[in-house]
Amino acid sequence: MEISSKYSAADIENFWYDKWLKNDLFRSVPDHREPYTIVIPPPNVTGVLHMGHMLNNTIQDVLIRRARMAGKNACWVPGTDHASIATEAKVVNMLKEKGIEKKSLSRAEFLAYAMDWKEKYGGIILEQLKKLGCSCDWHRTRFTMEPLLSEAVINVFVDMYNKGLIYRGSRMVNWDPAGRTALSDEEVIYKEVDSQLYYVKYCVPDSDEYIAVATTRPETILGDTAVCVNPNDERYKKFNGKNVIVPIVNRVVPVIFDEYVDIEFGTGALKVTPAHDINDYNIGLKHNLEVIDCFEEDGTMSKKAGFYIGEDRFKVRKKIAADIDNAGLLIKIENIKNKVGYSERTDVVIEPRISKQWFVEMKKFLDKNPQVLQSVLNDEIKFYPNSLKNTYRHWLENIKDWCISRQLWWGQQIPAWYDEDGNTVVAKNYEEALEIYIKKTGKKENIKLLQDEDVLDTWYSSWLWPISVFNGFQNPDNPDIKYYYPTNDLVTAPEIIFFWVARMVMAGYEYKNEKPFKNVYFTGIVRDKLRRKMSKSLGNSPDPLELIAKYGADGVRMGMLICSPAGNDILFDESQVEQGRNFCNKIWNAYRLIMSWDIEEKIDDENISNNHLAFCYIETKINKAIIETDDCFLKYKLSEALMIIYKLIWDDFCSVYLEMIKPAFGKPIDKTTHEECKLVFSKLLKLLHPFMPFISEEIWQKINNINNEFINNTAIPKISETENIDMYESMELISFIRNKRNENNISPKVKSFITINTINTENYKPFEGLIMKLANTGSIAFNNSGKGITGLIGKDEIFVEYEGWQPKQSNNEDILKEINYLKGFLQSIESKLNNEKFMANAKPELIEREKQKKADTLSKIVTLEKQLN
RNA sequence: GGGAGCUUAGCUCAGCUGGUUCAGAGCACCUGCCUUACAAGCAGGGGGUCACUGGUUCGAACCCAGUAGCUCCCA
Repeated sequence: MEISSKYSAADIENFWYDKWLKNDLFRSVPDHREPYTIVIPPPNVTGVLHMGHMLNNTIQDVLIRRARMAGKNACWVPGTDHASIATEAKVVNMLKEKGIEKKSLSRAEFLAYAMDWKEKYGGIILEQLKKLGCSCDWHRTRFTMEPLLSEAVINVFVDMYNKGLIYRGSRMVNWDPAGRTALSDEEVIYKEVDSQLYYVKYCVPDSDEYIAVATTRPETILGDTAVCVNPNDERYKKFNGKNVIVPIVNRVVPVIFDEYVDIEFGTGALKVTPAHDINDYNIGLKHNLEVIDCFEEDGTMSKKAGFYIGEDRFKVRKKIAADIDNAGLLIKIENIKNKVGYSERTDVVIEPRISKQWFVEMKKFLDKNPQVLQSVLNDEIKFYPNSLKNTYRHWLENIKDWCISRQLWWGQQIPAWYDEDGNTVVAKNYEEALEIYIKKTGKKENIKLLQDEDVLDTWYSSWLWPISVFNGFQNPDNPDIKYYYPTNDLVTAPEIIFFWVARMVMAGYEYKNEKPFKNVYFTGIVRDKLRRKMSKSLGNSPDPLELIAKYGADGVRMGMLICSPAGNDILFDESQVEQGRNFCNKIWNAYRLIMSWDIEEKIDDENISNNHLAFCYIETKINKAIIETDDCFLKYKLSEALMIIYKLIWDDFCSVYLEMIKPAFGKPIDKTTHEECKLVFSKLLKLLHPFMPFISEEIWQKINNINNEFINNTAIPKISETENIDMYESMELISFIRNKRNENNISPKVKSFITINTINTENYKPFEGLIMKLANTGSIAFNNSGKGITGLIGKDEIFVEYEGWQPKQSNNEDILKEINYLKGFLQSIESKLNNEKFMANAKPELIEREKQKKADTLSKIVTLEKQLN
């Protein structure tokens, strides 16, 4: 049967993934073996695969497959998180298209729609991971809002409340007017933008005096309840005890004095809006100022604002500026750059807002769990790259309380109940809440308890993930949690270090008294060639599934990994994926070659012994690669390991070994050699398998006629005891002969004739047959007067002649150049040896080495000078 | 404003405790080849003042200080 010269990935990849699933290859249940566990950082249930996922999950799959082949019981737990803000936004939009307003629905009705939506469209990403080849245990797929996991979240909340680690308080929060919810500090992205600084007059009543105040947010003027200046500021001393009039609203407010105000900044006078700025809020508390909240939840002006009611804050910004100008109170407008907070989810400008929210008291939590920091600092939890330890420590040492309530419906509803007087009960459910309430208050009748409307932050679910996916909360002694926890590796992006990594460590110590994972591998961020982060909004990201269709999952995996050391951003370019595809093709053609040979039991002895030598040669190379890749995996240098395997296959196996054993056209190959060759190829495929699972499976199966076995269940190759072969000089000789051919335009078909003058004939003699084959050489003579092109390999003198070819001129010029270089080199050695301090300080071995170098160099120069004619 | 880190070939990056495995890899590039496994290929080749300046040292890509540029994180 004719095999195509082009590898086509799609059919093969689909075929094998199906087969793997049918054979339940990725299933893991506890047994006697050492466990190796990864929990997936759950992607957003509404999400679709993007380049970052591809990188991240490829790495996880490499680690898992490799662990499986190392004989461990490898378990990769997949799943998704419920992404409250993102999902709720999608569902609200979907409803809008149907003409349904969220407000018109009850909570239960809305959740029914949302759950329905999730069933239909959610979790697409998990199917996409299959296309990538991910070997997750799909039986274990979890979802952060499924009943068991939700129960865990609620229990943890109640527990933390009872331990005094959670409180409810009025605080300035980051308000997302599009999502209509509070966000945690981590969900706010600060961007530098062009803004205007408005200089506005605040006049003293019945006087010509005024204070100039600069603001970037003039719409908040409506909520001003004071103007504040520094008591040491001479310019404003005269305003002591006076009032000023807030423009537009004409509210009379006091001038207050506080050292907080920076004399140098702006006009040195600050308008104070306690409802809409955290610093102003604090000043307000101190000076007992009124708080006027002039915005609605959606960022429009509220009734309390008194003006522009119902209009959007940014429209009002322009309007109010104009109105102030008309009133003669606008001094000037200045263009400035400042940093403005945006919602990570909805990308609208965050509005600081006072509201009642639930918080985790982080300092207290960390005092209780000092291991959260210690375990990372002392490498009990290892970070790759190590440098992120600093970031981690810095964040923990400056930690702020974690706002965990969200004004949404999609998520776990906060298990807190309030009576009409605002008394709070926290319990797992209404019945328990009622019981506690009765006990606490002694009330028996007319009890009205209403549950908190809000839900918990999604991260408040995911921080429990490494425990909750194994049902470690409901049943702390179940076999799964005991076996799989703590997990081995967490693979995630550096931007998730606080959301995930730190908080998972916290949950681990609080609830298991044990770290959640041993190693954290931080991937880089996938960027385009211009170093811009790949994103939907920029439209600079290729569609991952199209890439897979075009280049194969193996090609894509290889392309992503080949240039992504831990923590380094990867600058993605399609040419890398092309390299991956080309590599597949190379392997495919090696397979074609091997399968095209006719096999004969017995062939002449000379070939057999040369072929066996070639076998030892490639085995030596493989042994070396095994040692190196083992080391790479220990250090999580995955791209380096892949590069070693890439070169091993392409250069050592294809370019050298296969050329060594390749029979002449139309001639058969002997059976032993063919068997050795398949053995070698199988080893290479096993080494490659974690990186490129599909093609390695396909070819391994084909060349070995496998039935119902899978390469991922075989053992990763170990060092073999084959005789070590060092062909360094011989390979150099082959290069030399080929090189001179190229320089002189001599066809590879022209035979070469070699003379070697050396005291180490054993560097060449055993390999004569191989040299003759690879360099098309007719004969090799030793220690004789030679002719032709001359050169050196180490200290050995080489002469090459080509059949029927006369050198046009001697290569004196090259030789002189070489002599010159060696003389310079000699000088540098001698200057060391003549240096008293060097001789006194350098290690003896080093001095010995230098002396040897000197002797070698001298001998090379002598040889070369003899060659001159 | 506070903190962390980076700067080595055209690009992406390796380079351990300072000393021939010390200037390296892959890609890109150049030259010659459609040599019956592979042009998604073969055989060769040329590219770097290791950001800059100074210091320590017998010796610096590596250690120290300063300068410049870049990136990230936090406020």
